[in-house]
Amino acid sequence: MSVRVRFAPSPTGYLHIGAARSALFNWLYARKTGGTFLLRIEDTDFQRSTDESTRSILEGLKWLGLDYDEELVFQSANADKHRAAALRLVEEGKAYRDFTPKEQRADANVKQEIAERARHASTEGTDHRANPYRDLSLEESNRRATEGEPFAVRLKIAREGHSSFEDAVYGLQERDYSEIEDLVLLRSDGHPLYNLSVVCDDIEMRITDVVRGQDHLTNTHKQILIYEALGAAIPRFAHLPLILAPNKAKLSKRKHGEVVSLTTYRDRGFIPAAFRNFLALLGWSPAGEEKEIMSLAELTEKFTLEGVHRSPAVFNFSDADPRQWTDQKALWMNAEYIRTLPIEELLPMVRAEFESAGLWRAEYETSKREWFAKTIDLIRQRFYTLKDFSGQGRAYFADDIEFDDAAVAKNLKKEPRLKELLPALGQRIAQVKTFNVVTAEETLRAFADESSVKAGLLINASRTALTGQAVGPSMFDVFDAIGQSRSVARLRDAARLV
RNA sequence: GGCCCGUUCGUCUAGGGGUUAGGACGUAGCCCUCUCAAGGCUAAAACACGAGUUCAAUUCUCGUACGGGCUACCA
Repeated sequence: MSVRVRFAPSPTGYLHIGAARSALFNWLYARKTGGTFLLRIEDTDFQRSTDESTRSILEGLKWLGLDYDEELVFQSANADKHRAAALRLVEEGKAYRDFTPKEQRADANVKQEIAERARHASTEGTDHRANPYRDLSLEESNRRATEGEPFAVRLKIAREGHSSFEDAVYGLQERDYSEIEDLVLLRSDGHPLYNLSVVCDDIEMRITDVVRGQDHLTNTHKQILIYEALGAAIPRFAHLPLILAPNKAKLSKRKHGEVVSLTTYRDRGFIPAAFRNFLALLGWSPAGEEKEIMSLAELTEKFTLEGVHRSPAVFNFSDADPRQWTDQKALWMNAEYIRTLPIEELLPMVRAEFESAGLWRAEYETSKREWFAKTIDLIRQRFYTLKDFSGQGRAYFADDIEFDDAAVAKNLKKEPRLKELLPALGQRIAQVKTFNVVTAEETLRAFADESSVKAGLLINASRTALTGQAVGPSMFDVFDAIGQSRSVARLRDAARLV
């Protein structure tokens, strides 16, 4: 039977990078095995689900290049089927109506409550099967339900035995039934609960392999019990190690902010292939492979569930240091992609960046196309994100240069003679007949000799005069890229900064 | 509290009964050089701890510690 996997996010916020990685691994596994990759939006929590989140998830997957097969499924559309399944289990005696009035529970301190309740239970000794309605006759149960008494539906867990499954990543997993309480399938308001919905939908979508975060590992036993009650085939499971924050806690929106959102990476100038590559290597590594830069095709070819790790991975970043706003390796990988991508693939991304920065000009695709490609190719060597093209790279495409104070101090203000030398150099350059990398160098060096100054002085001063910065490509390439007339104008203008 | 999972340089990781414990990011230094990168070379940097098995344990087993997850009429 061919592999069918799914990515099933809940649309309660942006796409979390951990979720994005789950999607990626599912996708890779599907493509690797020639299987099918499905997408299901788990929007059953109508309080928190938003259309905007759904849109953001779809955009995120598209950005990462993860296309899904078949129709998108919205879990909320199947609520009736989930309800019917639960009621069917009641009829079959595999589940029962619990008429205990619903407890009020404040979401904020659930974890604490659970711990307290558990502590209590362990001192008194609990019986998960002690529910008084567990053995109510079906007739009585039906009668009370017909009379309109509210009830939740609970799955009847056997008193003896244990469940087990072989996780493709974590190995054999066993859990005694005594540790599992009769879990609620349907709320008293008729709303189907997560574990039921997931199982029903996975059955209906004919999912063969459930690949998801490790946070679901222990709940899997409950889901298996639901599969069994429903008489459905149990899929294979593979749980993925969690991605942790530097403080070793689960990465979360509330605590760690935008660094966990996939859209942040898009908005801050990441190349999809680079971020995808980075994500793939977080919690997975290809067998006997030292190369880390891998295309989607290579990742697909190398991907195996056996290569998935069991220990969690720390996503390393620092709130204190803006240069480390995200993992340094991700940043390095993005830079690597920026300088090695075929220029034709990079250009559209730069264009998008320029359009949003207001730097785009139509002639970059027509009369100045060649110049544009050459200039981008020149400056990309030392850039980390696409943002750098409109930031540090601005001087090549606009005339309102921003001068870096440190650069001005270092390259212009230190030598008073530059006040005369710069315009004079400009004058000299203006006279060059054929201005290019070679003649720019000849002119500058000759002028330096005549003026009895080191070429380096003029080179560095020119760099700041022309680009506003202290760092950049070889200066003669810069002259060539910026062109004769603009170079002359900027050299003259820079005298005021000396 | 109970159950489950994990632990190799700061981080991502390779490896696996005998290795100088390998690579990548980051850090430092050198080379190159008109600056900064890139590139090349080099350096510092790790098997959580304790027992057991064994001629030999970082690797296998068991404990301990630490970290994480789950435990809800949330998803």
